Amino acid sequence: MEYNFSEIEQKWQAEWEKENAYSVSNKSNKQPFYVLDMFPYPSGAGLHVGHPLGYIASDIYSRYKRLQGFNVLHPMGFDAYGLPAEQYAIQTGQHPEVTTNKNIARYIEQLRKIGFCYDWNRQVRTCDPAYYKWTQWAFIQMFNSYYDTTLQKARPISELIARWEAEDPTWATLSEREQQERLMNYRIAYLSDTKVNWCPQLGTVLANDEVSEGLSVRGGYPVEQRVMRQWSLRVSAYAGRLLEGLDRIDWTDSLKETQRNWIGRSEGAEMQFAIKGQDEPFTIFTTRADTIFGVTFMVLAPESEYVQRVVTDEHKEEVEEYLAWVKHRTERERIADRRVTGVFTGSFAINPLTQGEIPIYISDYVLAGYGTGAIMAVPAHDSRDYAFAKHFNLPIIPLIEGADVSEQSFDAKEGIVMNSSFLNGLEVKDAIQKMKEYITNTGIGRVKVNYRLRDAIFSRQRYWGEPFPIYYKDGMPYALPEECLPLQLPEVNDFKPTSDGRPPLGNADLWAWDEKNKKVVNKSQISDAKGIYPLELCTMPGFAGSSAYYLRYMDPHNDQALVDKDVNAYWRQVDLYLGGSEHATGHLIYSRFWNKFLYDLGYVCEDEPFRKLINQGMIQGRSNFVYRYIGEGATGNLYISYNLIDNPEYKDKVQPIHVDVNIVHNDVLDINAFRNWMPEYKNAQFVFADGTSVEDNPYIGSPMAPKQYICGWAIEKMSKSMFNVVNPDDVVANYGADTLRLYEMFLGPLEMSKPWDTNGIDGVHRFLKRLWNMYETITDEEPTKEELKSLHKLIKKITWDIENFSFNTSIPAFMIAQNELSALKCNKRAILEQFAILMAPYAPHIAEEMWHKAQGDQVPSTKFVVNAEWPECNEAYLVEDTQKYPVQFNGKVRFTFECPKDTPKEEVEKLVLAHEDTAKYLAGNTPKKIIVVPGRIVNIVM
RNA sequence: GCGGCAUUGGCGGAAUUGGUAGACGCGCCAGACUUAGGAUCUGGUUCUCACGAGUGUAGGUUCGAGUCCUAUAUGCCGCACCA
Repeated sequence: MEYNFSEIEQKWQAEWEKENAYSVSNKSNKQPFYVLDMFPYPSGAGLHVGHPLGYIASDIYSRYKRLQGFNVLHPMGFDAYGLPAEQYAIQTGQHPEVTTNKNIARYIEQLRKIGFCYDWNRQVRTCDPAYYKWTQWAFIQMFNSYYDTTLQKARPISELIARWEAEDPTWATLSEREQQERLMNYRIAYLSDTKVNWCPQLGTVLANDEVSEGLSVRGGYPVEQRVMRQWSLRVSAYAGRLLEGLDRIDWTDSLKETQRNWIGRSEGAEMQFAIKGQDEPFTIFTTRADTIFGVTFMVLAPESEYVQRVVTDEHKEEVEEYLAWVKHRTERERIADRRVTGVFTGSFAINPLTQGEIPIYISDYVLAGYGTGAIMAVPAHDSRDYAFAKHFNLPIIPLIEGADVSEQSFDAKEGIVMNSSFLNGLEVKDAIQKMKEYITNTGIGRVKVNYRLRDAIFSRQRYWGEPFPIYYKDGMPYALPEECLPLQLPEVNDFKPTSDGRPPLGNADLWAWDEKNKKVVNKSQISDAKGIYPLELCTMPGFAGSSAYYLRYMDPHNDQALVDKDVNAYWRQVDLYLGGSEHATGHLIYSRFWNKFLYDLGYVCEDEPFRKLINQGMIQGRSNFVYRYIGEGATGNLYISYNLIDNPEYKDKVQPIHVDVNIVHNDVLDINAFRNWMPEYKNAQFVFADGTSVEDNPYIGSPMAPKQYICGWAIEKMSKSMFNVVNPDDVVANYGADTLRLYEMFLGPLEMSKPWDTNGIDGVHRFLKRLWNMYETITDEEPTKEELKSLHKLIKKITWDIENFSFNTSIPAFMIAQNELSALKCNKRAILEQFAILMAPYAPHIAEEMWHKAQGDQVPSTKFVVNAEWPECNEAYLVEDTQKYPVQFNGKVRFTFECPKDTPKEEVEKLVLAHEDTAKYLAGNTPKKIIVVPGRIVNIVM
C-alpha cells in the first residue's frame, strides 16, 4: 500500500484537534514539565523552513516527556507588537491590527500543518488587551517599587515613603511635586532626561540592544545621541543578581558568556581628586589604583557634570566649541572616526599621593555613562591614554620594571612595580590589593564594583505598542489605578507622528484621563480644575510584551492575576526553553530582570525563569545559480551548465545569476519552469552538462534526452532577494510533515548553524516509505532474540538521544533498525508496535497510523497516485481527496483515485482511463501509454 | 583588542566515559527490473596501483588520542574607547 502521507497527516491532525489531544490541565497528579519555544513575531513573509527547526526539536522533547507520563505544558503564541506592521500601516493606512491578525492566521495555518502538539487553547498575543493588561500591571508595580540596596531586592515604594516620614524631617516640608520628584530617583520604572539612541528615520528611541554599530537593528538606519525625557527600567540595579544567577541555570557557556560580557562587571576603586583652588573634589573610577603614581593627566567625558566646574574662563570658548562638535557627531561617525580629540580645561587636579598638579582634559573617549564619567589617565599602561598623551605631548611615566613604553603602552596586569613609592617591588596583583587597602584606610576613595549594563530605555514614540497606564498631573506622572486596566490602545486617524513632532498617540482624540470618574475621556476636556489630565503619548518597546509571556501561558485566561499563585507553584518555571541566540542581550536579559522583580514582590516562586536553555542554530539558505554567457557573440539568452564554466571557452565569460531554488531539484534546473519563471528567461537557451545545446525532449533528465542543466550553489542568508527561500508548506505538500520533521533534525546538530539543502530529503522520505511497507502484514509470532536485540538497541539509543538533545543521530538509528528488521523479514506485532512508539515524537502522524495498524485497527486506504505528463500543459491541478490545488508542475499532473487492492496491471490501466479525474485531464486526448509499475505509481505518457 | 565556539571523505555529518575513525544520508559507480528512469531493489564508494597514510598545522601526555594538554592557523559568533 502506498505511503499516502498527506492523507495520513490530515487525518491525524483533524483527529488530534477533535479530541483536544494536546490540551493541558493545571490540575494533575502528574509531574509538570514546561517546554517553551520563543514565540515568533508574525512577519508578512510567513514561515520559512528555518523557523520550525527549534519548534520541531521542542515538539519532540514535549511528546517524549508526555509519553513518559509528564503533564507537559507546550504552548505557542505571538509577539504581535512591532515595527514592520506599523511601517506598513504608515505606507498603506492599513491598521496594524488587521495586518498582524492576517499574518498570525497564516502562521497558525503553517504551524498546524507540521503537526505540533501545542495547546492552542493557551495561545497568547501581546497586542490583545486581555494580555497587555498584565504588561501594564507589571509596569505599575515597577513604578510603585524601589530597589532596596541593603536587602538587595525590590520593595514597595510605600515602605520608602514611610521611612522618610519617620526618619527624615525635611520630607514633610516638601510640596507634592517635590516629593514626587524625589521618589522618581528611586522608582524601578522611572522618568528621566536620558541620553538616548534616537533614530530619525524610525522616529523613535531604541534600546542599546536594538542598535548595532550605530545603526538600528531593524531597518539599518543611522542612530544619533539625543537627550530626551524617557521612561527607563532600573535594570542596572539587578546587574549583580543577573550575573550571579547565571551560575545556577543550565544554559550554554557561550550564551552565559555573552550575558556576562553585556553585564560587564569590573571591580575597581573610586578615588577622589581635589581640584586646585576649589574645595569640592571630584571622583574617578579605576581598576588600576596601583598606577596612581603614573597619572599625568585627567580626562572628563564631554557630558560630565564636572565639566562646568573645572573650565576656566580663558578656556571656556574652546571647550564650548569642542562640546558642540562632539554633540553633533552621530554614533556612527564616532565609531568610524577614532582620531584622538580633546581639549584642555585650564584646571589642575591634585594627585592625592604625590600632591603633584595634573592637567584636566575633556575628551569623548571617556564615556559619561560608565563609572563616574571621569578618569585618571596613566598613559604608560593604558593604550587609550597613551594615544592621547602622544597627541598632546603629555609625559609618560613607566611603572613596571622592564616595560618598554617608547612605542606603545604596556597594558598587561603583570610584572614588578617601580616608580611607585611604597608599592615598589610588588607584583601588579599585590600592588592593586595593597593600594585598595591604602585608599580605603586613608579615605581617599573606596572599593567599588561597576557594571556596564545600563538601565533599559522603555519609551517608544510609536503607535503599535502597549500604552503606558500613566497620566500627567502638574507635570509629574501618576499611575492609573490597577482596577482600570487594561488601558486600551486608542484609535488614531494617522499612524505618523503629529505635525508638531509628538508621538502618534498625539493624534488620538479619546486620550485623556478623568481622575475622579476613572475613565478615558476626550482630550478636549483636559483641565486641572475638572481633574482631567493628559495621558502618556509613548508606547512600550517590543520587549515589554515578551518579558513575562511564559508566565501568562501558565494561566492565560485568568483576569484576576497575571498568574494564579497555586498555578505558578505547580509549573514553577520553564524547564526547557528553545530559541535563537540573537536574543541573548535583549529578551533574555529583560525577561530575567522582569521575573526577578516579580519574584521580589512575591508574585512568582522562582527567581530564574528559564531553567535550561538551548539555542538552535540558524538555517541559512542554499542559493542556486545559472550562468549567463557574456563572452563573444553573447545574446544574453545562453546559459552554461555549472560543470562547464571552468572550460577555457567559458572561463570568465559567464555571469552567475540567482535562480529560484524551487525550480531546481538536486542542483538540476527545471528548464521549462525556468523559462516560465520570468519574462526575460522566456527564450533561454542552454549548454547542457554534456556540452551540447540540443533539446531532444523537454523533460529534464528524461532517458530520451539525458539533458541536464546543472546549477551552481552558494550558502547565503535565506532571503527573498536571493531566491533561496524554501517554504515549509511546499515541503509538506511534496514530502509530508513527518519527512520535514525528520529531515530538519537530520540536517545536523541542533545548536549549529547549517544551510537548508533540499538534496538529501529524498533519503529520509525513502526511509519512511520503507518503514511503512513493514506494516503491510503483521503477525502475532514471538519475536526472535535477534529482532528483540535490534529493537532494544534502538530504544536505548533514542532515549539517550532525546535526553541529550542529540536529535540528529536518532534518524540514522531508526534507519539502521529498520534495515536490520527488514533483513530479518520481521513483521511481528510486538516489535512493530514498539517501533511506532519510538517514532512518535519524531514523526507523529505516521507513527500514529503505524501504531494503529500494529494494534490491528482497520486503517482503510486504497488510493493510488497517478502521475501523468502533458508536454503542452503549463497549468495543472493536484487533486487530493476532494480538494483541488493548482500547481505549477512542468506539464505533469498528479492525482489520486481509488482502486481495490491487488488489482492486476491491465485492470488498473483500464480503471485509470475510466476514472473521471483522468478524463478531465485527458480532455479528449488519447494517451500514448499508461504504465503501472510495482510501486503502484501509474504513469500516463501522452 | 577581549571572550566564546568550531575545523573529520566529493558534500551534510557520526564516533555518548580516552578504546575498530568515516555510522547514516546525499552524490557518484556498477548491476537488477524496465521502451525509459526521474521510480524501486542489490552491491560498491576516505586517499593510494600498491606498500601504506589519514580527523586544519606543529608538538606533548598515554599501552592507546578525532576526543586530554601546549602552541599555531583558518572560519563563525558576541562585546568593544567600559578606564
